[in-house]
Order: sequence, then structure tokens, then C-alpha cells
Amino acid sequence: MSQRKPDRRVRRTRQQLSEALMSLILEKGYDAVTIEEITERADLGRTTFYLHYKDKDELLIQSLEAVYDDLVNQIDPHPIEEWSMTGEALSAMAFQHAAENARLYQIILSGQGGTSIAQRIRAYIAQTAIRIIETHYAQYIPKTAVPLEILGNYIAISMMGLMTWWLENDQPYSAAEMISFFHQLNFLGAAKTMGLTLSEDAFTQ
Amino acid sequence: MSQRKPDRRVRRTRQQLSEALMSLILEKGYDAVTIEEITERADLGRTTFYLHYKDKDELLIQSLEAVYDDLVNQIDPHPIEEWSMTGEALSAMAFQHAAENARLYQIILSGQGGTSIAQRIRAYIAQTAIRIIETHYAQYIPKTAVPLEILGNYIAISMMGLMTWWLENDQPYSAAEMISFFHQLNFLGAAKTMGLTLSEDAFTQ
DNA sequence: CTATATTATAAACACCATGTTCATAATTGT
DNA sequence: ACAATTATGAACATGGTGTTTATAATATAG
Repeated sequence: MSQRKPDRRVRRTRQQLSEALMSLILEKGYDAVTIEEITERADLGRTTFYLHYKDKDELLIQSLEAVYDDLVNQIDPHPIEEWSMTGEALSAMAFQHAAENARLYQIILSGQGGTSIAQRIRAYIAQTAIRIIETHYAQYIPKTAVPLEILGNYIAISMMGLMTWWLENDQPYSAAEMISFFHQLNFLGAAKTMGLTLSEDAFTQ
Repeated sequence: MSQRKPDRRVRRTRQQLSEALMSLILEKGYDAVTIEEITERADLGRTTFYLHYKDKDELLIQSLEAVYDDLVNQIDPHPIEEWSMTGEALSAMAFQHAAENARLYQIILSGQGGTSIAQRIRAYIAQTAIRIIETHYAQYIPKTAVPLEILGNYIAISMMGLMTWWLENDQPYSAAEMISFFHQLNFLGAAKTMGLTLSEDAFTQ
């Protein structure tokens, strides 16, 4: 285990570097940001950077890690049994978290901050969705024509995709509206959402 | 209008640079590729590169542009009226195209090749989906609770997301299976797909 | 086929960000 | 107040970028 409290200067330095990087990314994009700029904005010597991080990527990863941990800590404590059957609570929390950290989510979801963080979040949501399905709908599982793995990933992907579109277009709808849209599309389906009534076996060729 | 046929040497040079970049990306990822490496593999002088492209990004954009044009040229000639009501033809063509260009699609969809290309493809698919809806389901449009713009983007996003998952996991199912899964999830909805029967207004609060 | 224009090339160069080393100064925890 | 840790600036080597210039190779038009 590493020490809980590093030197006060260390905490201060890392905090400043993290904040400097984030603000610079939002200004000119991750790739264009230079280590010199980061240390300059953080008001630190350039050599100090290498005392803490190997390179730019390592700083970014550790900075975004905090966002991921925050989301998981919000979701995980809640017992699955409390959640509504549609997973509404889960998606509501995710959208809420995105709304509260809109600028950071733009970095994460755009793939700017390396795809790794977005993939981890997606994997976590997919796994959580699968857990919900297994808990609440165990009796239906053998009947599903679509593998559970795909179902879970589909839910995670479409939620994050909608979130990406929403953030990139400067949140043209409220978080509550987006959650509602997502549920209609994801659980009712596009056809039903439009008002169509289809025969049940139109898709089971 | 630019000339139809540039100098033979120009065509050859650009072709070689494009192929060199693609193979290098697949080996070590876009960021790690250097212009020196590209020209070395293409067996060209380094200065020659700057005779044709401003930087690495420009070469990548123009190279991937060809993939995009290929997809559009496959889809666009078909009159909308021919397509089945579910847009099955469209998604089938997209999955087919992805299967045929799996390695390139991995680059595009992973966000490696800059996010711009993936966004353009997504925008095109979304717009096409909206066109289909407007053509075939005009009478339902006023009734839809979800804005058409979101509906179209949702379809595009979930298709490309499923495609990304599929390629990243080394195509664990056939293209035909994926198309079937996509339709069940996207048009029938996750709930129906699982075998659940929900009351119609469970989501219209 | 030849003349002219275009394109490819290598060498040399300035430039900038990276990453390391080292001696010194400042700050911290105790 | 003291010992340990951390921050710093200067100096340096490295490597990729992008430009210039003079020259060679090649294509296309007439």
C-alpha cells in the first residue's frame, strides 16, 4: 500500500498539473497540448513534471481515473434490488453524472483522452446492465435470441452514444428529457417509439 | 474543377504513401507513426511527402476519405423506395462493408484516425435513416415523442457501436447474425427482445 | 523524338519538444 | 533546528518537423 498522505508539495504539484492539463485540453485539444505549456500554466519547473509522471498520457489517465471512480462510487453502493426494472435508475445516474461533468465527459467520450477510459466506462455499464438483467429477468434469459453479452453492450453503447451526441450538440435537451428519450428508444424500440405496430415475428425470419 | 488525371508519378507517390501509412497504423497505432517511417516504407524521399501533404493528418484524412466514398457509392444509387421498411438493406450494407474492410473500420471506429471520419460516417447514416423515416413513415412523424433528429442519430450510433464491439472482439458472430441482432434490438427494443411484454404507456410518464 | 514542364531527391539547416543529468535551493515532517 | 524530500534551472543529447536549394529523373505535349 502506498502512503495515504504524500508530501504536501507533491499533492499541490499534481493537483496543479492536472488542472492545467484539463483547461488546456478544453482550449486546444489534447494532442496540441505540450508539457512545457502544462508546467508553465501550473507555474512549475518543467523538470518537476518528470518527477511525477512519465509523460502526458500518464497525467491524463490519472486525472480521468478520478472521474471514473466518482461514477462507480455513485452507482455501486445502491443494491440492485432497489432499481426499477428498466434500469432507469442506472441510466439516470449516468446522464446526471455526465451533465455534472459535461466538459470532462466531452473529452472522455470524444475519444480525445485516449479510448481507454471510454472503454472502461462502457465495460462497467455493460456489466452492470447484464447484472440487472440476470437479477431481474433470469427466467427470460434462455429465451433471448440475442446473446446476453451483446444485449448488455448494446445498452451501454447506445446510452453513451446518445450522451456523446447530446454533449457535442451543447445539450439541446435537458438531462431528464434525454433519459426519457433513451428509455423509449432502448426499451420500447425505434419502431414502437414512432407509433408503429409490428407483428411479433417480423424480425424472426 | 481539378484535372482528372494528375501526373502518373503523383498518383503513384500518393498511393504508396497511403498504403505505407495504413500498414504502419495497423502495426503500431496512428500516433506512433512518423513521417520518416512512412516515406521510408513507401520508398520515397522525405521531402517528397511535403510536396503532397501538409502533415500526417492530411494524408490520413484523404486516405480514409476513399473508404467513406466507397460506402456512400454502394448505398446511394439504390432508390429509397426499394428498401424494406426496417432499413434492413441499409444496415446490411453497412455491416457488409465493415466486414469487407475490417482492418480499416477498426482504425476508423476506434477513433484512432481522428474522430472526424467516424463522425462523418455517423452523420451520413443518421441523415439517411431520417430520410427513410420521412419517406416511409411521414404519417407517424407528428406523433413521435422523440425528436426525429435524435431518432436518426440513435439508429446510427447504435449500429456503429455494435459494429465497433463486433470488430474489437474479432467478429465472434457472422455479419448476418449481427444484422439480425441489430434489428431485433433496435426496432423491437431491448425489452421485447428479451421476451417481456410491457404496457404501452410504461414509458410515457 | 525532342523540348519543356513537372516532379522526385538529397543535403543542409533552423526549430522545437522531449527527456535526462546535476548541482543547488527551498520546503516539509518530525 | 535538522535531516529528508522535493522543486528548480541550466545544460545537454536526441529526434522528428518543416523549409530551402540545387540537381536529377521522368512525364507529357507538340
